Amino acid sequence: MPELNPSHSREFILAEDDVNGPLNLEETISSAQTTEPEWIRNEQSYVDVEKINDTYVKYSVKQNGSSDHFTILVEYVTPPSMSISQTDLKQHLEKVLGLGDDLRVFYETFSADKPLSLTFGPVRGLRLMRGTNLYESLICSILSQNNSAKRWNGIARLLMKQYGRKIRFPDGSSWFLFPRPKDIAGLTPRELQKATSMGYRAKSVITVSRMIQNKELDLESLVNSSYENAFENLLHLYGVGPKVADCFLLYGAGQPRAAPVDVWIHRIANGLYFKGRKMPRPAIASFLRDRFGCWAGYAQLYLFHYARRRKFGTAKLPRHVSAF
DNA sequence: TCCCAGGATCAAG
DNA sequence: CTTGATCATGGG
Repeated sequence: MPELNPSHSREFILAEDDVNGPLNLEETISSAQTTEPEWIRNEQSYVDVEKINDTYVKYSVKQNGSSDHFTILVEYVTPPSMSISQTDLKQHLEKVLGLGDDLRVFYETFSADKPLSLTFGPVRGLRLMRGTNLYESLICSILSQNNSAKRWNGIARLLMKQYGRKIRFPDGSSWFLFPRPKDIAGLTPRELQKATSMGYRAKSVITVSRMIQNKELDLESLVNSSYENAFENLLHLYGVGPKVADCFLLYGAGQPRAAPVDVWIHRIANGLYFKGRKMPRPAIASFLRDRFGCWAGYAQLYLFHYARRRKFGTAKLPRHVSAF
């Protein structure tokens, strides 16, 4: 990714020292959250392109300093015929990076909650990211099933390159947008598999795309109902089970009570809260919702990220993980 | 070669 | 209502 050319770009300071508590941009961006493809790393900053108010914006976000004393610097460009106000871009970034979530309250509320509070130090400043495109969030969640974060990200990038619209920016760079439902709806599973190597997930991706294209499925209205209702309706979609539904509801739809239970959370929660007994995944999910309420998504993120971080550190922890 | 990756589906018991 | 095989695919 080329640097943003200063002659075409603008910049501003997004935040300093406090955004409802600390912020660790690097942990946040590179924590494999299933909202959308991970931002592109460029030196010390992270680059992404989004459609905001019908304007394509390429932005680069950089954190100087520590999680508690910092400056967040934003540099951005739009195509020549477009423009966006700093206020709108700031609002967008605050949502996407979860800067509205008051981490001080989260840490304070569960400061005495033993296993969870152990993660507060190591992962301090980690925030829950939110997607801004429901279709993109749902597809990415589907791609993540039985897949590594690195690999589903690669598949998503291929999907963008093959079927997304190409946008050019005045700094000389270009970017492929995430495809729309109608860009995918006409493909056969075999075509999609060959182009992206997404494997058996192609059938699900195409099915969902066609349902949206045919107006059999309206994600906006689905999301605008209760958590329970939305969850139930999502399970009817082919290739969407409990974990994918919760990922979509948490990261895509911003339902903070959703707590996706993947293999990691399953193992961790069984070890931490059920003395090694293997509880079924739905039981873990409702346990997390009951225990952590509107912070369930955050609790899940912190437990997940802390345990994962340990795995990729010194010791490999196969099978029965004892990360705590 | 087998196992795993931020799982879901289907058939059998 | 539970359990186990199967599903594509790339990396360790």
